Amino acid sequence: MDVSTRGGKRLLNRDDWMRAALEAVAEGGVAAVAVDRLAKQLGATRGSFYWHFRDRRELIDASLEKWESEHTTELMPEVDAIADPVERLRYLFREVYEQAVDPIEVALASAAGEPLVAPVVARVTNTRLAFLRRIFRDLGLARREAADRAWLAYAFYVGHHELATNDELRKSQPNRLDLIIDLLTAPSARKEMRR
Amino acid sequence: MDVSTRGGKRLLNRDDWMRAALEAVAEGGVAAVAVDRLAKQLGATRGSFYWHFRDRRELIDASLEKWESEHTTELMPEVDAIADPVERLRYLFREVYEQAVDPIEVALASAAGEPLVAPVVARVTNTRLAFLRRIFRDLGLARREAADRAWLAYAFYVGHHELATNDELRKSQPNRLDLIIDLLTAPSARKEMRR
DNA sequence: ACCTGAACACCGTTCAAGT
DNA sequence: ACCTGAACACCGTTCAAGT
Repeated sequence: MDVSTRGGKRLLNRDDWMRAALEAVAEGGVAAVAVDRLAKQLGATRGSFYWHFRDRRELIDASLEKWESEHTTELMPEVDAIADPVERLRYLFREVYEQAVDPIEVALASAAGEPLVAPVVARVTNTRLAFLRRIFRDLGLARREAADRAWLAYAFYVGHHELATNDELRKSQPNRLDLIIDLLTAPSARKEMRR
Repeated sequence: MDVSTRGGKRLLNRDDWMRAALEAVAEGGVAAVAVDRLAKQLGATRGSFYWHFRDRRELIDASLEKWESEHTTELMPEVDAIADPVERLRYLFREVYEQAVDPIEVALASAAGEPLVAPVVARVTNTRLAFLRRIFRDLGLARREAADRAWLAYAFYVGHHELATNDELRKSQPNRLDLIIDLLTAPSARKEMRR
């Protein structure tokens, strides 16, 4: 944390650039991370940027990793304390369904295919899938069925937010979570229908 | 279809530019539509482009509308012929689940929030939601429940493809559709569980 | 050790001038 | 009617030179 100065101005460090980059991601997605704009914003030249980072790619890489470590394992312990698996799922979904979602998260999800973003998304997703599998295992489902439902649940979560970024479509969005929780946690449905 | 020439070279029209633009979208998303690159590709100058289109925005707009009218109502009549609503849903999901998806579709879905893309996505999605609602209505569900399940089904579809663009994650993807169809078409689950 | 300033390539947009 | 070529602003990247 060396906060040196020169000629009155505070010298910049990697963290300053990364914070500015994450702000840009939140506002306009990864594409909005422009070295030139950040430099102007921070009162420096582009040349200065290249002292701290090899290139734009490294800035984005480092920024997303920073975000990941700060945001991915955040509410996990809290949720883990809920014993009933259905309630645990309900809590999790209410959390992400009703509240405003982290704009960085949305930006990353909708750029999951880009080579810069893919590894971050993969790591975060795997953590969450493991968490969901635990829930369905605790519900008494077989390993494979639990894995499949976890995928279904997470795919729904991702798609839901993808669709919700579109103002027009948000109107069609159901406002009760119960149905979703019910369906996801239903006993093996096909068998149910046969009785 | 005026195919004029001058000095040996065929003159370009709007359609030539739009085709090139859609190719670019398929390969690298909307961001890859660069007037400069397209011009080089087509053997023309950037200046020429601005004879046919007001700006880059209009090119993308027109291209996506062209794609929409060609791809959105394509297999609807064919699917509509299937009488059993569960089978209709199964057919629809198998179609999009197993086969390689149109890369333009994927590119658009993952840019659903961008102002240029949003209206197209909204129109296509609304058409498909209506179609899904029909299926659940035919299954005997009430209007509201049918609407909610349609949203669930479509959100899953979008999220599934979002996740599948990530090579790492595709491994966790379940390879049987049955579970998903079963859950989506299950009779009201909460009640089932209570008996 | 950290930054500036100039340079170059790429891209969006405009416009006078050419055919 | 359709296109070229030059111009300008924006952005990524490099590098010699400054403090």
